Amino acid sequence: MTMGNTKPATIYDVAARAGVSKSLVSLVLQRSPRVSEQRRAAVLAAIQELDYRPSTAAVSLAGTRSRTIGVVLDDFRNQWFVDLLTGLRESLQDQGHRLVVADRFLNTGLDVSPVEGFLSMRVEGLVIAGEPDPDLVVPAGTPVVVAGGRAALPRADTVANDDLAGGRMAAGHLVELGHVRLGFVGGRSAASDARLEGWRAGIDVAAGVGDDVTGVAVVLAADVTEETGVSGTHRLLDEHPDVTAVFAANDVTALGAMSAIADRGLRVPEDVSVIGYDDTPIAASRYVGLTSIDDRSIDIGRGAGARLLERIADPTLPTTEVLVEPRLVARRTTARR
Amino acid sequence: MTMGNTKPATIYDVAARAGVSKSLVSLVLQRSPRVSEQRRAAVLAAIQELDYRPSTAAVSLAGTRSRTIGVVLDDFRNQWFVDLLTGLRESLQDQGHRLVVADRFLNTGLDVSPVEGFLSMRVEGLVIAGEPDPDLVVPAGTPVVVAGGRAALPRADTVANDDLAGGRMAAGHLVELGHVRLGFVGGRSAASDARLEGWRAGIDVAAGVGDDVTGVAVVLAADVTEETGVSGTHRLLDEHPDVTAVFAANDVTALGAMSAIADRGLRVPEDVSVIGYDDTPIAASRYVGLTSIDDRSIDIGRGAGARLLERIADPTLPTTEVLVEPRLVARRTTARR
DNA sequence: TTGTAAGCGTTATCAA
DNA sequence: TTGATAACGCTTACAA
Repeated sequence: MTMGNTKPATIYDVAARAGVSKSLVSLVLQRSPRVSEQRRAAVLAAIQELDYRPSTAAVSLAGTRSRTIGVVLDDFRNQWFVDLLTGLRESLQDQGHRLVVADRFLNTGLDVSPVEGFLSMRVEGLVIAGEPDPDLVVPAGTPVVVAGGRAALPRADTVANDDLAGGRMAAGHLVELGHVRLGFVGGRSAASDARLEGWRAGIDVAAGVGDDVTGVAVVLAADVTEETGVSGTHRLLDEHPDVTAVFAANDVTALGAMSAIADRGLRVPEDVSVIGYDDTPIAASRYVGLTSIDDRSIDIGRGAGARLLERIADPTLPTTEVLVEPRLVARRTTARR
Repeated sequence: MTMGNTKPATIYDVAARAGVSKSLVSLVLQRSPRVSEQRRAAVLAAIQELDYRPSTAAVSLAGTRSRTIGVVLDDFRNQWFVDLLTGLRESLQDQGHRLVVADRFLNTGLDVSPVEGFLSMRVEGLVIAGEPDPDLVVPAGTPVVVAGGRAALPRADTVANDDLAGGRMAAGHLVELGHVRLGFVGGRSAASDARLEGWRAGIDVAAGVGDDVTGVAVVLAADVTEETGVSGTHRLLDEHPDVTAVFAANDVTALGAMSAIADRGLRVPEDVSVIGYDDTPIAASRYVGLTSIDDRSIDIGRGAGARLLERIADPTLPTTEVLVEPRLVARRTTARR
């Protein structure tokens, strides 16, 4: 079928082979209905025979739109982007847009930043996944939405998980299980702060209803990592040995918490319950079975994609901020006390 | 600095602003030394002032090469690609190539497969990460290398982990620790098979030296998942209660094995040692601390990138297959018996 | 060292 | 329903 040893076929080759003009081929490519069945068949056959593929470079240069959306991830190691992408695919790709994905470092050296690269590609819009870099600059006129991430970017819509609600849920779950002395372990991040705030609000609600619930928080001046969970939890339990439930700012921190609890000869959940945030695959694994707050990344992706489409259609829209309600996923690390 | 409310600036705009011809601007863009300092400065200033970015579409259409490499991942969920990308970046990106990443499903619907999309972009080469789809077709003339993955693709170089060596290492490690009754748990995959084969060879070596070592394998007709590890290990220990060390085909399967071992009231590593494969972040986490075989994805990436460059330079090169020697990473799940 | 002009492979605008 | 022909934004001989 294909020889492929030489230059790729062009629209001219196809036209010649099918015995029509290039414009006709272009019309067929664009699925125009104003083409006779006969010619269409001839063109399609020629395309097959020549193994022809339109050059995206030529298409986007000649056309009025690139039909391309750039997605900037903070780090490929943060698995939450996988679900986010699923949601983005649904809302964007299925509408005929091509998704191009890069993490913060992918093409540095060639481009200053992935955003620069996307702008060179003349993307129609940008999705910034996670917390946008503080010194990120996107030219006015480029539609942008921030997906997950609290910091506002000028002129950008935001679709994010409701960390406050998630924090409240975590507290509520533990209170329901009968815990009265709660602990929080987090670090230096906007998400951690918001989750802590929600958790405190949740405790206040319970206390208001008459439950004798109190909470103590350890917030380290460090990134929200597993190691933070380890040292934070040790400090928490050193200072407050009566704590029976720990809410960690995210799942890897929760893993650290479990590790610290094991260090101390305590068991999860018999002695101490642990709850994380993000509902990552690690949490869902049978071995770990971590109770977690699902931030519903798929829905964030869907929402972000939908919003981006709206903004592309009408760039004058006022910016909005939508919060997606998280969901508690109870597993084996939390138990009644 | 930037207004950005209208169309992006073109090379014409820059030329006009700097008072030179477009060719001169093009030369500056390409860092040609044959440009007077005066003009260069003027052009650079104009670029700044207009917030100009060359259109990649126009560049690759007009130029002779796209300077772009397509990377096809099997699945964004398999974290091993993160290290692979790091290696590819080093060898490719630093040589002035742009990396574009897609997983198997990223733009299906628009393109038939990510490979189709890459061919439309006129990439200069392709990296297929992981086991290539059996019905994957790449036109002759397109340089391809398979990175990680045993199945040979026609006309493609291969750079992969030496699974046989890794299997041998796993067996060797356990024998050294004094284990004599070894178990293997795997599933339906080429990697699993090769690792099993290496493990058997390792046992044979030990037995040859006079050690009284034997091994029993459970290979399920299922994917190599955590669940496979659970049921495989249960079966293994049901049938062979004297096994004191389990080698799992990969880390998530090892997680399943640990889960099953816990189900039975046994402890890791006191009662049963467990070793995985891939050295994923989960294995490296403090909480899990899984002994594993590091497949050295970074080096696979480096090698694959380097080889791709060679093949692009000289497409007539005979195809090669290079194996990267894995490395044992001992952690808490294996112990002397 | 700089400018002119001819492509690159499409889409888009008109005519026919 | 089809076909010329002019863009699109850049690179690249070729001249000057």
